[in-house]
Amino acid sequence: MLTIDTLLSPRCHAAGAGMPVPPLAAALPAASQRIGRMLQRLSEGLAPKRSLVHAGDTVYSAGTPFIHVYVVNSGTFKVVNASADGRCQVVDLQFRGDWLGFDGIADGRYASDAVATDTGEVWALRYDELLQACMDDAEMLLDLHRDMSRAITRGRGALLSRGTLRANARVADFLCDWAAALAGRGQRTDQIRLRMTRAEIGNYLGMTLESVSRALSYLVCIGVIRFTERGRRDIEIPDLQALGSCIHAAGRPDDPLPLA
Amino acid sequence: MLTIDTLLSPRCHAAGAGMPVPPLAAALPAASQRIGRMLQRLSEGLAPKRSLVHAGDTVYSAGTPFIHVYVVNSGTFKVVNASADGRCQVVDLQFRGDWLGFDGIADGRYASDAVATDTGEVWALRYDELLQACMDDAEMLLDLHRDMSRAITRGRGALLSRGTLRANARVADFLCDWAAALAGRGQRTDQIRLRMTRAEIGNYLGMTLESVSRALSYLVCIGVIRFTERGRRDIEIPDLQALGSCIHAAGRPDDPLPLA
DNA sequence: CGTAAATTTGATACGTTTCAACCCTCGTGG
DNA sequence: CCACGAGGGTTGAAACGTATCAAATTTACG
Repeated sequence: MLTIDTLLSPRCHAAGAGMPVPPLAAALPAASQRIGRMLQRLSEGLAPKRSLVHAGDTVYSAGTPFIHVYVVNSGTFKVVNASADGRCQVVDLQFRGDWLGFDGIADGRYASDAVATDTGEVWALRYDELLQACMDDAEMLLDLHRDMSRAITRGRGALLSRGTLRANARVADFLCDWAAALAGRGQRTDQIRLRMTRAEIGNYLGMTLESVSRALSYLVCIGVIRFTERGRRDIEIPDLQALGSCIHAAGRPDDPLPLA
Repeated sequence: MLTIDTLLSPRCHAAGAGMPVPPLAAALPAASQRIGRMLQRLSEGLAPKRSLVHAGDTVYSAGTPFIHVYVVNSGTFKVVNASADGRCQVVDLQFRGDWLGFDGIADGRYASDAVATDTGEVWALRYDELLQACMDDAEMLLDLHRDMSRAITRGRGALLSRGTLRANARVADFLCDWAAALAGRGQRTDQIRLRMTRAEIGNYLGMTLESVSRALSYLVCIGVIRFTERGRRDIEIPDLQALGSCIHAAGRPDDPLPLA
């Protein structure tokens, strides 16, 4: 029988260290395979209720009793937090394989709204059933915890960005994050379609929609991104590394490429 | 035997709804009791390794292999994230009953540094042993998940603050959060001692130390906080609600008490 | 095709950072 | 005992970055 120990120790934690990856698997990154396996296992073991959603549809609302957690099968979703005095803020973006609703575990009610920004599909799982499955299957519990851990870490990454980067660099960082999310799901990263308005992006990044627009124009100007001919919602990233390094550049005012 | 279902449904999720609380219990808030019980259960069931730490001591460092999670028994700790290009940012503050190290679960290495800002005590628990205990004790698993959920929610609360509040209001919000943390641990909230420098606070709040200083001076000026005669690190909050409502005030420029 | 929404761009106002000076406290060593 | 220096804190003035306000333009959609 599988034990916690055997599951914890010999897993692929040192990504890229040992054994060479066969060429076909290299095309689909490890993260993408992990997501696929997880979705398959959930689908088989727990019979999630699948829901199709369209842009603007709400998956759950703050204050609603917490029963389900959700897994994104396709589409993109925004998580919105609101304060008592009416301020509201996009605090996370979720893609295929990400979970929605963890914030409800703490006190039995969701603490945020989850809204589709696109057509997609979410799978609803009863949290009690998920827990029961985890009690029977240690590997599922480990995976769940890894995903909760990732949720924590991602939030902190966002805080790092908001706290240390200027507007232009935040937008560049946002695009890099988005591209990394796509890369982790086996999709091309040289061309991304933003399905959010400038206002939504700005809210997520803690700045105004005008500043987002100006930052994008600036990034086009210095050549690290391009708009496609299909409109200003489609962005080409000819060199992801160049885009990434211009985030860095903003940190130090005396750098060759002033980003602000 | 206890099942997931019986544990999930009848718990005190609707805080303050039903049954009146006996006067003695009211002195120690529910959250404080929860923390005490949790620490006791961990102490009895898992024999954590206890460590005394002093201000500046590191609990774990980013990149170190993930073996332990830690629970704060006393003191306060800061969690620091650093980016590849050298930016670094305090992304969380932890008090008694909070966990440290969840960020290591995802890929087997810690993603942040945890540093004591004060003398205190942390308990180290092997994550594999904790998991094993959770497999045997569903209630422990539920508690663990609730705390991970809280970690996610708290990070998002911080994002909301950083994204929607001006400097003065962020500092006010920070003080309210700190007071709330104390309240949840049964301590008085009308007098709090900041054990962090202005620079640390500023880093945590995404602003400069001078702005923190100015904001505190402003809050003193409008009367919602006072400095004690023992120094500028001790802050009195005569009316926590007044402090809280001046956060709100900053959101709308046309409000009676302009906070910026 | 027409209207509403979204986006871009400019000019100005505002808030925060930056740079600088000064103060205070505390621990050390002459 | 006091001089001294280091670290932390406060405050001011100027520079900087972003928000705000206001067009003009483009896009989306019934």
